[in-house]
Amino acid sequence: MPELPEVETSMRGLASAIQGRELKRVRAMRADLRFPLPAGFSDRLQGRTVEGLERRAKYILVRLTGGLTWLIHLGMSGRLIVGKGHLPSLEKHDHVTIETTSGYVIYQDARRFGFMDLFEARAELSHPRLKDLGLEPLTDLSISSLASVLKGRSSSVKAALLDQRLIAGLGNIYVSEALFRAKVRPERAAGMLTRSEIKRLVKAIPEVLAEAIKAGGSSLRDYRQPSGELGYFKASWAVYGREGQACIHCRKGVVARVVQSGRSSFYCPKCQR
DNA sequence: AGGTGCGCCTGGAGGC
DNA sequence: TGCCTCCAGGCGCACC
Repeated sequence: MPELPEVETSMRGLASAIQGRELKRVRAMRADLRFPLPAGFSDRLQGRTVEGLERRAKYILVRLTGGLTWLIHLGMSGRLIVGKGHLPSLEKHDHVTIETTSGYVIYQDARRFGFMDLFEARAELSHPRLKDLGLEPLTDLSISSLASVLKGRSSSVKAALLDQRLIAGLGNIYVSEALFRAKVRPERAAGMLTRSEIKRLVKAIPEVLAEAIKAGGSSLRDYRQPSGELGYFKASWAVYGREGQACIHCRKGVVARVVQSGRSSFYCPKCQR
């Protein structure tokens, strides 16, 4: 599911439920998600207080007392659900539950591509999931930083923007949307973009992400904000999922779909060159 | 260094 | 109603 805007929205919702609170009771309904949960998962979380929450790329980092960090990745269908009062009866794909003195959090994940880990502060820089992450799109993007990661790449700009080692947080939807705004075709070679195209991407990427965050993300199938509310940015998609429809910008082009490494890219052949 | 395809899972949509 | 195939927001890996 979730790309940067959905992860950011999920992180904020999670923060509203657990920031500054003690994790009174933690339960895992199964021993694994995509990967096994770390040894002693529930016991290590239980009794700790949440000092802060951060998002890095598509990861949520929950900072806990005692120097422990709880890392959450939502995979394709992972959802955080928060509520006040007592934990409700669980549904089929509810895998992890957290209770505080005032409410609860449920981690639900039908496809179970999500995963969680726990690590101590000294292990953060070498954490296998974090150490190779690239530019943070909302804070690290500049013409020079983007130009530098794209430089010399013969792969498509679509593949490059999806490559979390170069720029971390974009997924299939927002890459298509950002390329549309920047008027760049997804098949273009990443290293051959002009300076003005890079400049347009540097503007388009944070812009589309910020708008999506403001709308609470994009609900396609599984995604909801932790409050249960949908994410409304889907209504603002210009090209994603609109194959065959007239381009909303030029009104003449017909949105095309190409498959790159098995994944769909959508673009307007008239607007994007 | 690039690409492609597959597997990990489940469920929804659409065809018959 | 059911069965079948295809597709899906991610990501790691084997292989060319």
